Amino acid sequence: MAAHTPRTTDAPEGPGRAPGLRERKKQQTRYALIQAAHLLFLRQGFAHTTVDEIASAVDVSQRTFFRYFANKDEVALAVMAVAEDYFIECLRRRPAEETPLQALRASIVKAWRDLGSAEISGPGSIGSALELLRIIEETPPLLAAHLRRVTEQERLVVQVLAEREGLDPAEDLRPVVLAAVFGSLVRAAHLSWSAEQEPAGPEGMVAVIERHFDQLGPALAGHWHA
Amino acid sequence: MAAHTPRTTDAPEGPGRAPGLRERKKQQTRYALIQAAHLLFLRQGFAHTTVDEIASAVDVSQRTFFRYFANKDEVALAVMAVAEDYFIECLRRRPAEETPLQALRASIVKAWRDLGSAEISGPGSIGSALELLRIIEETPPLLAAHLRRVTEQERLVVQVLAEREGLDPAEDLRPVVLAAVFGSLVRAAHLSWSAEQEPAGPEGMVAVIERHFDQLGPALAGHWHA
DNA sequence: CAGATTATGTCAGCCCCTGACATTCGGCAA
DNA sequence: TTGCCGAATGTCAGGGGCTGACATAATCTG
Repeated sequence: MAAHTPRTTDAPEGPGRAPGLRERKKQQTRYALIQAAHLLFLRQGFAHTTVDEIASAVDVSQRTFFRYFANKDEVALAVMAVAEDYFIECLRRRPAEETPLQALRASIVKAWRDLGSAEISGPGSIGSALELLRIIEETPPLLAAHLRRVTEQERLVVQVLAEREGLDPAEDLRPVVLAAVFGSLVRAAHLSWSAEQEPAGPEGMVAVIERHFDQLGPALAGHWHA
Repeated sequence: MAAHTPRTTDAPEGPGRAPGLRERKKQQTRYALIQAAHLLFLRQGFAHTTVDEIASAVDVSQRTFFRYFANKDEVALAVMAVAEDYFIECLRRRPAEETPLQALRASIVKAWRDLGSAEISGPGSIGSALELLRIIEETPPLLAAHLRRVTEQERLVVQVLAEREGLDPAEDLRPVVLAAVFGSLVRAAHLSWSAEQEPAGPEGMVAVIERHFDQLGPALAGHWHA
């Protein structure tokens, strides 16, 4: 029951069959909670929204809310989680000929683009994700929780990279270092993006990310000067 | 009154004179709170230590605790703050001939070394900082708060770098990107360090950091393979 | 030694979050 | 259909983080 992010694939998973009424209802209330929370956060801010408000907006008890989400942060970050999962998916599919760095860059760009065009998941529309990102950057405790999640995502990236290149991350630091660099680059891009007064859509985000990647070489190069 | 990290310099600052009794007492209780908290966190863990415990260990009311620290996290991160300030100090003093990346690397290494030999500040001994780092990495909410602080530190780094090289961070992304990369590198090192079963002292930390920096080039290079 | 400032204590209260227990509802087979 | 089992929900009580308001006690200033 516990808040597992739904896979994007619709294919029957393992021994599971068509989801029964119970399962459908659970997804439904989960989505409803996310949407209600999202709406309230947008209107009155994260801090000024109580869990009781969210719960009663969906007509469930506060206790039930906490059975779906471990804490108030989680419901806010749930939308982002979908995007993050999709990114990992993309990375896994990347051709082996690509450089690790190339693969990462291509994956993040593709992820944002795909999420931008097709509405991949239910309440996790691209607009939601972008709006959320703004709220997150502006809300210290949310930002903190988000950053923690990101670092966990990085562990996954390390694994995928190591697997891809066939080496042991305990021995070779390269996957760890690259994942760290990549993560920080993306975060810097998010920050730039959310600082823009007229926040462009997914394409704007892609542009910002590309700009940051392009500066990676120059930033590490010798002296800068004017 | 509000929890400003004491400068490492003892020289009279600005129009201020010798600190009166009030000021000294405040520093005293502040330090006492940090130490008591640190001890309790180490013994019983962060989550199982209540603010009331910390406060009554120093014989002040809970309310007073919250006048010194905005929240429970802050008292745990206070020790780290001293180290971080010192790092910025080091970076500022770096000779202009060094490459930005070199300056960053040299500063972080020097900061750990200096904190290791001299006991720079009161309760912020190097041992405390290292112990704290372990607790932080193991305690999700603390880690989250720490990461947020780190990103704010990065803003400072961006500023110093931009100033150093004489360019506007709003125009040129290089300071932003480099600061981000640097931050993530250091964090990856912290993670590696705290994952070691036999945590070495400051020198061990320096060694881990150097190892990670050395892998920056290789990680970004083309293909890896075995 | 007043009188102005400032730190501290006390109290009440909101909100986040959790364990325990009762109740209701969906799934399933006789 | 009926009846049972397990899962989801509701209700209640309570701990702990954190804040505003106000009173008290300490320091500082002239």
